[in-house]
Amino acid sequence: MISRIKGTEDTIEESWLWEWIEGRFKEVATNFGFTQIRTPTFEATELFDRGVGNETDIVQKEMYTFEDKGGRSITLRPEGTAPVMRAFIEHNLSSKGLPQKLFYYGPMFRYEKPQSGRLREFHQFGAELIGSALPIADVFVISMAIEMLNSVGLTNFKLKINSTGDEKCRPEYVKALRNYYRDLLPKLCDDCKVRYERNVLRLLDCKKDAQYAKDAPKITDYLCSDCKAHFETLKRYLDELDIQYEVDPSIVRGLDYYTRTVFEFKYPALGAQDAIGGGGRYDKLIEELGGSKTPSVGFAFGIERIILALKMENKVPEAKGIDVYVIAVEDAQRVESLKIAKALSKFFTVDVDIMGRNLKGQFSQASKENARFVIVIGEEEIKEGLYTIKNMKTGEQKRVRFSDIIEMVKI
RNA sequence: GUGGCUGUAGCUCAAUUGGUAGAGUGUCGGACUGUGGAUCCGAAUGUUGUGGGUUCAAGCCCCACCAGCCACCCCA
Repeated sequence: MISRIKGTEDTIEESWLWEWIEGRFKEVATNFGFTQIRTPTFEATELFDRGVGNETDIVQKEMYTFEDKGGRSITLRPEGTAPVMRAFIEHNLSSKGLPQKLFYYGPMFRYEKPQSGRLREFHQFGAELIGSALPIADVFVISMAIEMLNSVGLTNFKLKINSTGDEKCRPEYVKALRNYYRDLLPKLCDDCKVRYERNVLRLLDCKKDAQYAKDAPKITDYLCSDCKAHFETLKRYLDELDIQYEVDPSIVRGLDYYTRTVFEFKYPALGAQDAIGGGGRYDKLIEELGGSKTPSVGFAFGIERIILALKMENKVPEAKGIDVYVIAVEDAQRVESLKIAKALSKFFTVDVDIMGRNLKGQFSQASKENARFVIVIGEEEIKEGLYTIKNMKTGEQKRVRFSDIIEMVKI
């Protein structure tokens, strides 16, 4: 037997749930004026090297990279923002006016050790608001994200925010952090010794050395006046919109392109993989990829984790059954039942037996498919030109004309 | 990538100190030749994750691999 690749999933009985979530998210995004962008699932490796950042874990150890037959280095996209910005630049979308509001949906790939809520192929729904440097843009995007979560019934999530500064103040902060950790270096875990060299910010969210992070210098004390003003305004707007949040200095996010605002939606009940979504501002990404300076902000949700959270909250809606099941009493009425089913399929979801089951078997099947109504077609029905319709919930049943069937099922 | 736990029917799980697999549920059929979800009866289904090894004998012990889960790492 050939089985699926480690860290991937087949979605069979739950396809409807996926479609439902995608539908709700698309609806909210569309109502907020976003339109969909579809980019390839693979890109030139260089895009992520430069976009996501060479020193990040994603680029260092998680990318699905291979050489194609033309000798090009290809990478299965590990995230959605860099590809969207590539497309934004490539199609000169800024010429169409700013802001550009784009959402995307699709599979992402990261070579990691799988766990529940962490797959090698997973799905993200993301949105990018391109062109505004104002804190109001951050709040716009955050409130849309919250609307999305609410639209599928999720409420027990926490919004955590932080500011990572910009190219002016972050180096100052990094310097201060280095100073602080220099003397502690021998006491730190091996990973942190590497982080000290590569990316000091990451020291802050190490779980083993959390004791030292407590007294470490805080980024918020080192923000330059512009970044500080941005952060303060953001918080004030959130307050005014009654959006609950928590400032969490340990949120630095694993992608290099973030500047100023970063945020995460946490769902603590999920355990170690508790981020159901995250995002932030990336004011320098577009110019780093060769475009002109265009400040932007965006976020992405992980669909698998949203589904886990929904299940945990018991918020998964009931799967809908079919509207009508058409039953033939005897073989002689099978063609007629198919004709009726075909006619009804123009209006409703409908099924008919093709397994040669007897009457009872067909009724069982109708129950199993959660049919709201059953149409019974036997010798008598054909003789009278009236069809028996049974409401499967109430058990009520009567003989009606075809046009009445449509009226009854419609309700 | 590191460490720990696990792997038996479609699903959830049994199987004394090693003695070549069983229940519930689901599926199918019948009780019930024009009526489902209830009840009763019956039937089918496994190379015990894969491959080696130890043993007279392995679901059980040992090794390797594969997969899942948990933690780390990191994130969605």
